[in-house]
Amino acid sequence: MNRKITLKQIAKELDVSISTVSKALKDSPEISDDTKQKIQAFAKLYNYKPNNIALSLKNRKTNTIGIIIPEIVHHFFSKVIRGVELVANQRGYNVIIGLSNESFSKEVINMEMLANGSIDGFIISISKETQQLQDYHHLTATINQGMPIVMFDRVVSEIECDKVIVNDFNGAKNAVEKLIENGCKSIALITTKDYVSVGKLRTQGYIDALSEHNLTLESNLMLKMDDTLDYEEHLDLLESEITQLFKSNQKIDGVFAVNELYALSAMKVARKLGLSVPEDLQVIGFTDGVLSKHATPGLTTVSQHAQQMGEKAAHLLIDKLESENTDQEEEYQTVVITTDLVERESTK
Amino acid sequence: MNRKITLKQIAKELDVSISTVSKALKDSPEISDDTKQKIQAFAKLYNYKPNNIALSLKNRKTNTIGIIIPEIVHHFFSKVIRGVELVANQRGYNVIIGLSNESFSKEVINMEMLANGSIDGFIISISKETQQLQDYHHLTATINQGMPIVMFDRVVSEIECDKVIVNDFNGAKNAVEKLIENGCKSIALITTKDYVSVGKLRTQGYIDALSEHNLTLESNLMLKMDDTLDYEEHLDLLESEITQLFKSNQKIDGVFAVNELYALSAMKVARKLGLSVPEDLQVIGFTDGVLSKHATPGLTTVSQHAQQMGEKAAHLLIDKLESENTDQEEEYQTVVITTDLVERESTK
DNA sequence: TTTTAACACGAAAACGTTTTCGTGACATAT
DNA sequence: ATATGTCACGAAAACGTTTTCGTGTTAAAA
Repeated sequence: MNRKITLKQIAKELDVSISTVSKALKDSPEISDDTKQKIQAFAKLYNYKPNNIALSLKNRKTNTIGIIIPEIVHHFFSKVIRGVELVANQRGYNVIIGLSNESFSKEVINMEMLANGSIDGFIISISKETQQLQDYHHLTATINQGMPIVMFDRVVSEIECDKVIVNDFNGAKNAVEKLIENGCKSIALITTKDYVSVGKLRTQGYIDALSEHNLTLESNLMLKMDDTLDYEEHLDLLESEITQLFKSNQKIDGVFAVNELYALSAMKVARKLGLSVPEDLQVIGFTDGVLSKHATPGLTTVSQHAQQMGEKAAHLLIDKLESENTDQEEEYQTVVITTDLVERESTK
Repeated sequence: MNRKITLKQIAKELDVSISTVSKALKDSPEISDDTKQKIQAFAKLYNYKPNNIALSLKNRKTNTIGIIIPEIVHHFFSKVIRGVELVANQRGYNVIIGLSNESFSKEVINMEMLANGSIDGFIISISKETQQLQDYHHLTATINQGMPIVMFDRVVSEIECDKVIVNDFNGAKNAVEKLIENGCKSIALITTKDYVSVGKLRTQGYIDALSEHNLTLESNLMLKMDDTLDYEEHLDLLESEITQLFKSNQKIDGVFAVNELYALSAMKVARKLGLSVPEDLQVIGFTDGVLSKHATPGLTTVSQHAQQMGEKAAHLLIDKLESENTDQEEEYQTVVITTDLVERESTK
């Protein structure tokens, strides 16, 4: 077992000082060519690599960014991570993940665990519970310590930091308008309770689209699900509620759902009730998921470009980290990623 | 901006030595109660938390584990990560991720980047390219440095380390036997080329099941896809090959696919060809994914218990890390996670 | 021959901890 | 009055780097 070699060991072995070794390995002009050659050869032979931890301590910079997300088994979030990791790697950073599991306390603990020197900055999408409690002290505390944060997707306007969001409002509005163009007269909405920021915005997009096209807004066409539970867990409840919705509003000919699973459930229920998609009922979802692509019929969705969000968030964070020396007036930007409507078979 | 406070600053502020502060915060009996109270109060006020990097350097232990996977936008791998993160957090560890993106060189670079002190040990599932090249020097080098590795899913027998695998052979065999029990007489296999270890094992399970039940093995019923490309990318090719398979073997009444997408494609093609599932054709896939659950009809699959694999891998690694002091003879174990057949609507 | 400058290297501090060991002050025992 | 012991704390080393500054040696310039 050849444990990693250190400068000190090389120095001892070659009978020079640690400083000399360090300089030689950096090709410093201070060191004679002879000595450099000798040291570099030795270092190569023993596969010397500087210890990251020591470097981090010395430089007060870990070159690691932390990403805190509510859930990883989720197409959207894993795509964001992929984007973050991609950019981080390109720019010489590592990525450390923390899962809040939609819990406020786990989010706080995770952040505190990482904020003590392990990372240089955060990329975070806050948990539903945090959104509900509206307690953001962990975020402000972190920012106050001089550690930059980039929020994405689920952001909160009170917090001053860089943000990457999707144009939820417009994406939803466009989707609903598409349904209207396609001839839908009675469009249902399946959404979450209002405390989920993105759900709220998408709902607003639905409302605006209807009103702009002079369609009356009927509250019994709007199904607001309690999103505290995990999707999968309340699938049965979801389906029965949708069944109820369809049965009591037979004229429904279009559905806009704020996420993939809601849309899929709508299609499933429709099939059960003998409605064919898209002939009798057109459905549009909101997501970046695989389910939409492989569903039958393929689900038309508003694509969020999750990976792009991750990439952008990583760039913003690293830019901030690397400009930090220049103590200019802090300026935060909010980048809006535009959505696309991916048309598949669930719309005409 | 209140930058994090250090022991040194507290010491200076309270006019005591650094050692005294450190001891006081650890409630050492060496320090008088008066002094302790004073220091602890001050530390609490300024929210002192020890710097992780400094601790890591001092203890030569980072309490961080690295996980290297080929891809994160993948239900199986993200579930594994969830399992790893869960256990790691419980046991006081952080998780840092590296994506190889199925590339050998990215896998090597990622590992080298982390092996220089950033982490205490690895959990890894190697890339397809690594499997093809059969070049494992980065793994052996890491192990030689005294850094423990736990391999999961895609393991290689030549490397001596702890492993967590799924019983691919048995899982596949059981699946095929299920098809046989259900009356299938002509069962097709959709698999990958043999260098993918798990694909090979699952193929073997298929072969064994057939032979044990006296069904003749027909090579033209076995479709071996080139798995170098990303699934999504060669979807068209996949579908045309499957179409070919079905057209030239009209007697096929069962399909066993070694992953989710292959199985779904089989169902899709079947539908196009006017075959109804499960009446004319029964299909079983292999995976832990969401697609199977939400497909129509629901896909019967061999479940891999990905999260459990992640949990087990994390436990194995941390156990090894925390017993490392006792320099007993190295003993490695291979944990086999048993698969379950999840029956849905694609089988009778 | 003396001064100056270039050269090649080493000592030491610093990053933030923990921990071992040493020591001065005081109280108790002889 | 001296020896012994306890108490409460500080100095310093160590983890592995980088970097500034100092210094001894040699060669060139005066």
